[in-house]
Amino acid sequence: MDVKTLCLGVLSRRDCSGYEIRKQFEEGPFAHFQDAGFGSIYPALKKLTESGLVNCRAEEQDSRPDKKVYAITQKGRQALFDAVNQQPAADKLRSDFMFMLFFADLLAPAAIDRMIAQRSAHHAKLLNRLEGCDRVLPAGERFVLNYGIAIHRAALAYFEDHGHELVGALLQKDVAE
Amino acid sequence: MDVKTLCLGVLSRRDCSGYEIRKQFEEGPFAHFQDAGFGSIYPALKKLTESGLVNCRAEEQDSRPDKKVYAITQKGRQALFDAVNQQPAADKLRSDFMFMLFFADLLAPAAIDRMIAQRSAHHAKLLNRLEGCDRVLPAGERFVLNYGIAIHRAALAYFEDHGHELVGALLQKDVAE
DNA sequence: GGTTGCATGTAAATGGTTACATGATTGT
DNA sequence: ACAATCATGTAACCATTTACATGCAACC
Repeated sequence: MDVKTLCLGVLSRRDCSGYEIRKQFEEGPFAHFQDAGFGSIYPALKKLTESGLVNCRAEEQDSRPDKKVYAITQKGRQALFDAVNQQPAADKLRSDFMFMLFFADLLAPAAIDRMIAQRSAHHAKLLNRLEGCDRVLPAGERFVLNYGIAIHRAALAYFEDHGHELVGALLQKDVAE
Repeated sequence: MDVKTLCLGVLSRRDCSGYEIRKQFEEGPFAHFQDAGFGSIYPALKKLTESGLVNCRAEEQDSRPDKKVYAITQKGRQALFDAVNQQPAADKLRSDFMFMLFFADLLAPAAIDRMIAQRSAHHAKLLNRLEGCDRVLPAGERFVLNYGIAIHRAALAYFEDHGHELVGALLQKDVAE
């Protein structure tokens, strides 16, 4: 599933500019399971326009440069339909954070403490955002939203319940040496 | 954190061939938060050897081609130490599965049912693998292992508790039309 | 006879990130 | 003043994936 398809998904819900699409991956309804930056979104929109899956209109704005607003076409909807009816590829997760904690022996206990506190704060922030969403949503969107809430809650709970154990174990090890 | 660093991490625990490294990302202790395939591991090992971060020895085997076993050097350990003491980059997650469910309106209820059952089975399998691990591990490894267990348990519970709701909502919608 | 596991590697293609380039407005 | 937000885009670079190339052993 490439950025082109992701853009089609975003545009199937409402017309957007490239900038607005990116915001939806950064902090909007797609943020907790997908990601895309400007450098991939703008070229994707260009290609989608060329192949007729989206249309583009320029919207004037007061004291701002024009906005290019993209709208999905019927052909684009068909392409999205085809894409979501494929067999999904396996999830791809890369967590440097977990990799580092895996080698906690190489880290200072104070550094680990800080990392875990930051992580907890991060999960709390995302949770807050997700929990603040309007719950009157199409069934699929609601399901995915609540999944995000469940996962972030579990992660937060894990750090709160077990974070100190890790730091404690390493402090003990240091004393023993 | 690139594949070179990941390989250093794997080799810091024990000497391995490229093939064995890959297995550890596929189903070993790194599988639930990192990934790497042959196409990135072999070139990474080549570069690591060239820069003196790992050594390579050929091991003969009965009725099999030689194995190239890599061992981390002191310089390599230092490089790993430096890497894990950086500020971690944000997690990267791409879930086509969640993207598809987000657009559940475009899917047949039976297809969703199948997808969720497959997912649940997948989580159950990973959970089983994680729970079967030896718990007598260095503190960091144990922490990351138990985190994986907590997350997969939460995901599995979510699908078991709410999977039918999604399918139910879509069936109702179909009746209404 | 086909599939899976063991075992290594390269080359081409894909895809995405990062850095650059530009510039007005709003808030601190 | 400075940072952040809005707004678009390109080009160079980087990393990874996929396909290819090879081959034996074990199992069903």
